[in-house]
Amino acid sequence: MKIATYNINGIKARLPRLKEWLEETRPTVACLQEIKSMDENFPAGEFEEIGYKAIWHGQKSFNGVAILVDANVVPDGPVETQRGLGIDGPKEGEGEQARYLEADVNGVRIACIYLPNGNPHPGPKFDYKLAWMKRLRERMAELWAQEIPAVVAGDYNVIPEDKDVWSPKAMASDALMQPESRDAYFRLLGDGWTDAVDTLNPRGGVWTYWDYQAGAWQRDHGFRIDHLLLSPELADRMTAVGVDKEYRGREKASDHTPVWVEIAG
DNA sequence: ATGACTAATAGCATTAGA
Repeated sequence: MKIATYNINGIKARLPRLKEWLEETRPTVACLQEIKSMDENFPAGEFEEIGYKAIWHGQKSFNGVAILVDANVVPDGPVETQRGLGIDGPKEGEGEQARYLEADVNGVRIACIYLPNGNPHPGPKFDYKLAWMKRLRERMAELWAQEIPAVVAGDYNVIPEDKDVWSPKAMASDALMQPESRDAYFRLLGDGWTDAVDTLNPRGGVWTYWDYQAGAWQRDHGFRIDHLLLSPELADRMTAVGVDKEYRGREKASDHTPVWVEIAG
């Protein structure tokens, strides 16, 4: 099975591009972030037409995650196991943001995450990012304890190492590569989770995001922040990874591009 | 250089993204 993650930056604005990608590459599972849509506006029918069943967790204007499953391969679609991590947003009284959705798909636990960006650093948004990462680690420990095949896929908003960014100097003050952000990410790897893309591309130089500004795409000024972390039960079955880079260059593209891992069996 | 783009919501700009 092929498991993909894609920060689409607005499901309404991206719908034609998104359907095009699904039909052309047919991922078994697609974890989407930044759908930026309320639940009642999620275009489930558009995906059913091309053979995908979906669950989604949206909110007004920002954030929002969804899991799509190829119904030709898995007729039941995604079976939801959890939504949210029980952590409130950084503003007083705003409640929880839509950043976490989890489901079972064909015997594999899929967690779709949209980790807080954390800019500006320092500040309450950065504190929120670190608190969210701490809570994520707790949830991943629960998944680990179940000893099930699991993948935690999404926009982590963390540049793990200097080899994962076009210019460490240009990004030095950004929340995405602060030592605290990186430490929190490497604690997950230290717990035993496998960074799929890094494992098969250890020399780095792989980007999943290019800013809209300053000709970043044309200059290949990108970085790697979209990750798939695999439990040992899945890491052993990993046969390939990829970045669908070409989609970043299309008309009305997201600023992220899809990333995927192929699992045997 | 704190800007350059893009999306969403409500403006006739602002917030957020990364």
